[in-house]
Amino acid sequence: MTLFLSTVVNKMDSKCRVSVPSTFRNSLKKQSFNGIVAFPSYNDNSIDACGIERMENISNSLDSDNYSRDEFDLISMYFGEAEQLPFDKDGRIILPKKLINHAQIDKNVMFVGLGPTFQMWNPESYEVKKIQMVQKAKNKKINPRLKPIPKGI
Amino acid sequence: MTLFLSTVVNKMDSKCRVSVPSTFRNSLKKQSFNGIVAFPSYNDNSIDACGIERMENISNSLDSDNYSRDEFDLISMYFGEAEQLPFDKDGRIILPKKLINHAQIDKNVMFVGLGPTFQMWNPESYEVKKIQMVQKAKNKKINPRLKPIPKGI
DNA sequence: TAATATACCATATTATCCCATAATATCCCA
DNA sequence: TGGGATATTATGGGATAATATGGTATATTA
Repeated sequence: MTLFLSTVVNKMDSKCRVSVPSTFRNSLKKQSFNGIVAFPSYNDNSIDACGIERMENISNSLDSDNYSRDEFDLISMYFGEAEQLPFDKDGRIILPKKLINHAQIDKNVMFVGLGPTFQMWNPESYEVKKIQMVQKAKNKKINPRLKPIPKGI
Repeated sequence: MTLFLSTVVNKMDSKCRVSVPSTFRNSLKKQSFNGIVAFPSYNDNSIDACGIERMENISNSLDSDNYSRDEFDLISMYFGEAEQLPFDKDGRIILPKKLINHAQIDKNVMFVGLGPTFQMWNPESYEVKKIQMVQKAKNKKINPRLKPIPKGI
Protein backbone atom coordinates (compact mmCIF):
# COMPACT_ATOMS: atom_id res chain seq x y z
CA MET A 1 0.00 0.00 0.00
CA THR A 2 1.07 3.57 -0.64
CA LEU A 3 2.26 5.29 2.51
CA PHE A 4 4.28 8.48 2.62
CA LEU A 5 6.22 9.10 5.81
CA SER A 6 8.91 11.43 7.06
CA THR A 7 10.18 14.82 5.96
CA VAL A 8 12.98 15.44 3.46
CA VAL A 9 14.44 18.65 2.02
CA ASN A 10 15.86 18.58 -1.52
CA LYS A 11 17.22 21.30 -3.77
CA MET A 12 15.48 22.63 -6.85
CA ASP A 13 17.93 23.53 -9.63
CA SER A 14 17.83 26.25 -12.29
CA LYS A 15 15.66 24.08 -14.52
CA CYS A 16 13.14 23.64 -11.68
CA ARG A 17 14.12 20.02 -11.33
CA VAL A 18 13.94 18.41 -7.91
CA SER A 19 14.54 14.87 -6.70
CA VAL A 20 11.54 13.19 -5.15
CA PRO A 21 12.80 11.32 -2.06
CA SER A 22 13.63 7.73 -2.95
CA THR A 23 11.36 6.40 -0.19
CA PHE A 24 8.44 8.22 -1.82
CA ARG A 25 9.38 6.90 -5.24
CA ASN A 26 9.55 3.40 -3.87
CA SER A 27 5.99 3.61 -2.55
CA LEU A 28 4.87 4.52 -6.07
CA LYS A 29 6.83 1.85 -7.92
CA LYS A 30 3.89 -0.41 -8.74
CA GLN A 31 1.58 2.28 -10.06
CA SER A 32 0.70 2.64 -13.74
CA PHE A 33 2.17 6.13 -14.10
CA ASN A 34 5.84 6.60 -13.18
CA GLY A 35 5.59 9.97 -11.48
CA ILE A 36 3.34 11.99 -9.23
CA VAL A 37 0.17 14.05 -9.46
CA ALA A 38 0.41 17.53 -7.93
CA PHE A 39 -1.89 20.49 -7.39
CA PRO A 40 -2.03 23.66 -5.30
CA SER A 41 -3.25 23.09 -1.75
CA TYR A 42 -6.60 24.66 -1.08
CA ASN A 43 -5.78 25.61 2.50
CA ASP A 44 -2.09 26.48 2.50
CA ASN A 45 0.69 27.83 0.34
CA SER A 46 1.86 24.36 -0.38
CA ILE A 47 1.59 21.69 -3.05
CA ASP A 48 -0.50 18.56 -2.54
CA ALA A 49 0.66 15.42 -4.24
CA CYS A 50 -0.07 11.72 -4.55
CA GLY A 51 0.23 8.80 -6.95
CA ILE A 52 -1.96 8.34 -10.00
CA GLU A 53 -3.81 5.48 -8.33
CA ARG A 54 -5.39 7.80 -5.82
CA MET A 55 -6.68 10.04 -8.60
CA GLU A 56 -8.09 7.02 -10.38
CA ASN A 57 -9.93 6.00 -7.25
CA ILE A 58 -11.33 9.47 -6.75
CA SER A 59 -12.35 9.55 -10.39
CA ASN A 60 -14.24 6.29 -9.98
CA SER A 61 -15.97 7.49 -6.86
CA LEU A 62 -17.10 10.62 -8.73
CA ASP A 63 -19.06 8.38 -11.04
CA SER A 64 -20.45 5.98 -8.52
CA ASP A 65 -20.95 7.85 -5.28
CA ASN A 66 -23.56 10.41 -4.48
CA TYR A 67 -21.91 13.76 -4.18
CA SER A 68 -23.70 17.03 -3.71
CA ARG A 69 -23.42 19.53 -6.53
CA ASP A 70 -20.95 21.60 -4.51
CA GLU A 71 -18.74 18.66 -3.61
CA PHE A 72 -18.77 17.51 -7.21
CA ASP A 73 -17.74 20.95 -8.45
CA LEU A 74 -14.93 21.20 -5.92
CA ILE A 75 -13.47 17.82 -6.79
CA SER A 76 -13.75 18.61 -10.48
CA MET A 77 -11.82 21.80 -9.88
CA TYR A 78 -9.04 19.78 -8.28
CA PHE A 79 -8.82 17.61 -11.36
CA GLY A 80 -8.55 20.67 -13.52
CA GLU A 81 -5.61 22.00 -11.53
CA ALA A 82 -3.81 18.70 -11.17
CA GLU A 83 -0.51 18.27 -13.00
CA GLN A 84 0.95 14.92 -13.95
CA LEU A 85 4.69 15.14 -13.28
CA PRO A 86 6.75 12.21 -14.61
CA PHE A 87 10.02 11.11 -13.04
CA ASP A 88 13.15 11.46 -15.17
CA LYS A 89 15.77 8.73 -15.18
CA ASP A 90 17.13 9.91 -11.82
CA GLY A 91 13.78 10.24 -10.08
CA ARG A 92 13.36 13.99 -10.50
CA ILE A 93 10.28 15.94 -11.45
CA ILE A 94 10.05 19.40 -13.01
CA LEU A 95 7.97 21.75 -10.92
CA PRO A 96 5.68 23.94 -13.04
CA LYS A 97 5.91 27.69 -12.50
CA LYS A 98 2.31 27.85 -11.32
CA LEU A 99 2.98 25.49 -8.43
CA ILE A 100 6.31 27.12 -7.58
CA ASN A 101 4.54 30.46 -7.28
CA HIS A 102 1.70 29.06 -5.24
CA ALA A 103 4.09 27.50 -2.71
CA GLN A 104 6.57 30.39 -2.90
CA ILE A 105 9.42 27.97 -3.45
CA ASP A 106 12.82 29.43 -4.28
CA LYS A 107 15.54 26.85 -3.78
CA ASN A 108 14.70 24.22 -1.21
CA VAL A 109 11.70 21.95 -1.43
CA MET A 110 10.46 20.21 1.70
CA PHE A 111 8.66 16.92 1.12
CA VAL A 112 6.28 16.11 3.98
CA GLY A 113 4.71 12.66 4.13
CA LEU A 114 1.03 12.67 5.11
CA GLY A 115 0.21 8.97 4.86
CA PRO A 116 -1.83 8.47 1.70
CA THR A 117 -0.57 11.77 0.24
CA PHE A 118 2.32 14.17 0.68
CA GLN A 119 2.99 17.87 0.40
CA MET A 120 5.78 20.06 -0.95
CA TRP A 121 6.62 23.21 0.97
CA ASN A 122 9.01 26.06 1.13
CA PRO A 123 10.77 24.92 4.37
CA GLU A 124 10.31 28.32 5.96
CA SER A 125 6.58 28.34 5.31
CA TYR A 126 6.28 24.91 6.84
CA GLU A 127 7.99 26.00 10.04
CA VAL A 128 5.37 28.72 10.42
CA LYS A 129 2.57 26.28 9.71
CA LYS A 130 3.93 23.82 12.25
CA ILE A 131 4.09 26.42 14.99
CA GLN A 132 0.51 27.41 14.23
CA MET A 133 -0.65 23.81 14.38
CA VAL A 134 1.02 23.17 17.74
CA GLN A 135 -0.38 26.43 19.12
CA LYS A 136 -3.88 25.53 18.00
CA ALA A 137 -3.56 22.12 19.58
CA LYS A 138 -2.53 23.71 22.85
CA ASN A 139 -5.48 26.12 22.81
CA LYS A 140 -7.93 23.33 22.14
CA LYS A 141 -6.10 21.13 24.60
CA ILE A 142 -5.55 18.44 21.98
CA ASN A 143 -2.46 16.40 22.59
CA PRO A 144 -0.44 17.08 19.44
CA ARG A 145 0.45 13.43 19.30
CA LEU A 146 -1.57 10.51 18.22
CA LYS A 147 -3.58 8.63 20.72
CA PRO A 148 -2.40 5.01 20.67
CA ILE A 149 -4.99 4.28 18.00
CA PRO A 150 -7.26 6.89 16.42
CA LYS A 151 -10.99 6.50 16.82
CA GLY A 152 -12.69 4.12 14.50
CA ILE A 153 -10.10 1.39 14.56
CA MET B 1 0.30 -10.28 16.79
CA THR B 2 2.74 -7.50 17.45
CA LEU B 3 3.84 -7.37 21.06
CA PHE B 4 6.97 -5.70 22.36
CA LEU B 5 8.14 -6.74 25.80
CA SER B 6 11.20 -6.36 27.98
CA THR B 7 14.13 -3.96 27.98
CA VAL B 8 17.38 -4.31 26.07
CA VAL B 9 20.43 -2.05 25.71
CA ASN B 10 22.42 -2.12 22.46
CA LYS B 11 25.33 -0.06 21.17
CA MET B 12 25.12 2.53 18.40
CA ASP B 13 28.24 2.59 16.21
CA SER B 14 29.99 5.42 14.35
CA LYS B 15 27.59 5.06 11.42
CA CYS B 16 24.64 5.48 13.80
CA ARG B 17 23.71 1.85 13.31
CA VAL B 18 22.08 -0.06 16.13
CA SER B 19 20.71 -3.59 16.35
CA VAL B 20 17.02 -3.83 17.07
CA PRO B 21 16.56 -6.64 19.64
CA SER B 22 15.82 -9.90 17.83
CA THR B 23 12.66 -10.44 19.87
CA PHE B 24 11.35 -7.12 18.55
CA ARG B 25 12.31 -8.04 15.01
CA ASN B 26 10.53 -11.33 15.32
CA SER B 27 7.24 -9.66 16.21
CA LEU B 28 7.53 -7.61 13.02
CA LYS B 29 8.39 -10.47 10.70
CA LYS B 30 5.02 -10.74 8.96
CA GLN B 31 4.59 -7.04 8.19
CA SER B 32 4.86 -5.60 4.70
CA PHE B 33 7.82 -3.36 5.53
CA ASN B 34 10.94 -4.97 6.99
CA GLY B 35 11.86 -2.34 9.54
CA ILE B 36 10.35 0.04 12.03
CA VAL B 37 8.66 3.43 12.04
CA ALA B 38 10.08 5.92 14.56
CA PHE B 39 9.27 9.46 15.69
CA PRO B 40 10.15 11.86 18.51
CA SER B 41 8.08 11.41 21.65
CA TYR B 42 6.05 14.41 22.61
CA ASN B 43 6.29 13.96 26.37
CA ASP B 44 9.86 12.79 26.81
CA ASN B 45 13.29 12.89 25.28
CA SER B 46 12.75 9.51 23.77
CA ILE B 47 11.85 7.90 20.47
CA ASP B 48 8.51 6.20 19.86
CA ALA B 49 8.45 3.30 17.46
CA CYS B 50 6.16 0.69 15.98
CA GLY B 51 5.69 -1.46 12.88
CA ILE B 52 4.40 -0.18 9.55
CA GLU B 53 1.07 -1.92 10.05
CA ARG B 54 0.13 0.49 12.78
CA MET B 55 0.81 3.44 10.49
CA GLU B 56 -1.20 1.83 7.71
CA ASN B 57 -4.17 1.54 10.04
CA ILE B 58 -3.88 5.16 10.99
CA SER B 59 -3.49 6.14 7.34
CA ASN B 60 -6.68 4.34 6.43
CA SER B 61 -8.55 6.07 9.22
CA LEU B 62 -7.40 9.40 7.79
CA ASP B 63 -9.27 8.69 4.57
CA SER B 64 -12.30 6.97 5.98
CA ASP B 65 -13.09 8.85 9.19
CA ASN B 66 -14.42 12.34 9.50
CA TYR B 67 -11.78 14.38 11.22
CA SER B 68 -11.96 18.08 11.85
CA ARG B 69 -9.43 20.11 9.95
CA ASP B 70 -7.38 20.66 13.11
CA GLU B 71 -7.33 16.99 13.98
CA PHE B 72 -6.42 16.17 10.40
CA ASP B 73 -3.54 18.63 10.45
CA LEU B 74 -2.18 17.21 13.68
CA ILE B 75 -2.27 13.62 12.52
CA SER B 76 -0.69 14.70 9.25
CA MET B 77 2.09 16.39 11.16
CA TYR B 78 2.66 13.13 12.91
CA PHE B 79 3.25 11.35 9.61
CA GLY B 80 5.70 14.02 8.60
CA GLU B 81 7.77 13.40 11.69
CA ALA B 82 7.77 9.65 11.32
CA GLU B 83 10.88 8.01 9.90
CA GLN B 84 10.79 4.70 8.09
CA LEU B 85 13.89 2.82 9.19
CA PRO B 86 14.58 -0.43 7.31
CA PHE B 87 16.53 -3.31 8.83
CA ASP B 88 19.82 -4.15 7.18
CA LYS B 89 20.73 -7.78 6.68
CA ASP B 90 21.79 -8.08 10.30
CA GLY B 91 18.70 -6.49 11.78
CA ARG B 92 20.16 -3.04 12.36
CA ILE B 93 18.59 0.34 11.71
CA ILE B 94 20.31 3.67 11.11
CA LEU B 95 19.14 6.30 13.57
CA PRO B 96 18.64 9.70 11.89
CA LYS B 97 20.47 12.65 13.46
CA LYS B 98 17.17 14.32 14.25
CA LEU B 99 16.04 11.47 16.48
CA ILE B 100 19.48 11.04 18.06
CA ASN B 101 19.41 14.68 19.08
CA HIS B 102 15.88 14.51 20.38
CA ALA B 103 16.64 11.52 22.59
CA GLN B 104 20.16 12.74 23.44
CA ILE B 105 21.61 9.38 22.54
CA ASP B 106 25.39 9.09 22.48
CA LYS B 107 26.41 5.46 22.53
CA ASN B 108 23.91 3.16 24.18
CA VAL B 109 20.31 2.76 23.08
CA MET B 110 17.76 1.31 25.48
CA PHE B 111 14.83 -0.48 23.85
CA VAL B 112 11.76 -0.51 26.09
CA GLY B 113 8.82 -2.68 25.05
CA LEU B 114 5.39 -1.10 25.60
CA GLY B 115 3.12 -3.76 24.12
CA PRO B 116 1.90 -2.54 20.73
CA THR B 117 4.76 -0.02 20.52
CA PHE B 118 8.21 0.47 21.99
CA GLN B 119 10.54 3.30 22.85
CA MET B 120 14.24 4.01 22.44
CA TRP B 121 16.03 5.87 25.22
CA ASN B 122 19.37 7.07 26.36
CA PRO B 123 19.65 4.65 29.33
CA GLU B 124 20.54 7.49 31.69
CA SER B 125 17.47 9.51 30.71
CA TYR B 126 15.33 6.47 31.26
CA GLU B 127 16.63 6.01 34.80
CA VAL B 128 15.60 9.59 35.59
CA LYS B 129 12.20 9.06 34.01
CA LYS B 130 11.70 5.89 36.02
CA ILE B 131 12.43 7.62 39.31
CA GLN B 132 10.04 10.41 38.40
CA MET B 133 7.28 7.96 37.55
CA VAL B 134 7.62 6.12 40.83
CA GLN B 135 7.69 9.41 42.72
CA LYS B 136 4.55 10.61 40.97
CA ALA B 137 2.77 7.37 41.73
CA LYS B 138 3.67 7.74 45.40
CA ASN B 139 2.35 11.29 45.53
CA LYS B 140 -0.90 10.34 43.88
CA LYS B 141 -1.12 7.18 45.98
CA ILE B 142 -1.37 4.95 42.94
CA ASN B 143 -0.65 1.33 43.69
CA PRO B 144 2.40 0.52 41.62
CA ARG B 145 1.05 -2.84 40.57
CA LEU B 146 -0.64 -3.80 37.32
CA LYS B 147 -4.35 -4.33 37.41
CA PRO B 148 -5.05 -7.91 36.31
CA ILE B 149 -6.72 -6.67 33.10
CA PRO B 150 -6.96 -3.04 32.03
CA LYS B 151 -10.54 -1.90 31.62
CA GLY B 152 -11.99 -1.93 28.14
CA ILE B 153 -10.38 -5.12 26.95
C1' DT C 1 15.17 29.44 -35.17
C1' DA C 2 14.76 30.46 -30.45
C1' DA C 3 12.99 28.71 -26.50
C1' DT C 4 11.94 24.97 -23.97
C1' DA C 5 11.89 20.37 -22.52
C1' DT C 6 13.99 15.85 -22.46
C1' DA C 7 17.71 12.65 -22.37
C1' DC C 8 22.37 11.68 -21.11
C1' DC C 9 26.56 11.89 -18.39
C1' DA C 10 29.69 12.94 -14.26
C1' DT C 11 30.47 13.06 -9.44
C1' DA C 12 30.29 13.63 -4.36
C1' DT C 13 27.91 12.00 -0.79
C1' DT C 14 25.54 8.76 1.60
C1' DA C 15 23.49 4.47 2.47
C1' DT C 16 23.65 -0.49 1.83
C1' DC C 17 25.75 -4.84 1.37
C1' DC C 18 29.06 -8.24 2.66
C1' DC C 19 32.25 -10.37 5.44
C1' DA C 20 34.82 -11.18 9.95
C1' DT C 21 34.68 -11.63 14.66
C1' DA C 22 32.91 -11.57 19.43
C1' DA C 23 29.45 -12.48 22.54
C1' DT C 24 25.58 -14.86 23.80
C1' DA C 25 22.13 -18.20 23.82
C1' DT C 26 20.43 -22.80 22.53
C1' DC C 27 20.85 -27.48 21.61
C1' DC C 28 22.28 -32.24 22.13
C1' DC C 29 24.07 -36.15 24.00
C1' DA C 30 26.84 -38.63 27.30
C1' DT D 1 22.71 -32.44 34.73
C1' DG D 2 26.95 -31.03 32.86
C1' DG D 3 29.58 -29.44 29.27
C1' DG D 4 30.97 -29.17 24.77
C1' DA D 5 29.02 -28.30 20.00
C1' DT D 6 26.10 -25.49 17.30
C1' DA D 7 23.33 -21.69 16.14
C1' DT D 8 21.92 -17.10 16.78
C1' DT D 9 22.83 -12.47 17.72
C1' DA D 10 25.50 -8.18 18.24
C1' DT D 11 29.08 -5.30 16.48
C1' DG D 12 32.90 -3.52 13.70
C1' DG D 13 35.12 -2.31 9.21
C1' DG D 14 35.79 -2.14 4.25
C1' DA D 15 33.71 -2.68 -0.43
C1' DT D 16 29.86 -1.70 -3.22
C1' DA D 17 25.66 0.40 -4.78
C1' DA D 18 22.20 4.04 -4.64
C1' DT D 19 21.01 8.77 -4.32
C1' DA D 20 21.04 13.68 -4.95
C1' DT D 21 22.57 17.16 -7.80
C1' DG D 22 25.04 19.66 -11.27
C1' DG D 23 26.20 20.10 -16.12
C1' DT D 24 26.07 19.24 -21.27
C1' DA D 25 23.99 17.52 -25.42
C1' DT D 26 19.99 16.25 -28.11
C1' DA D 27 15.23 16.44 -29.27
C1' DT D 28 10.51 19.16 -29.46
C1' DT D 29 7.62 22.57 -30.44
C1' DA D 30 5.96 27.18 -30.67
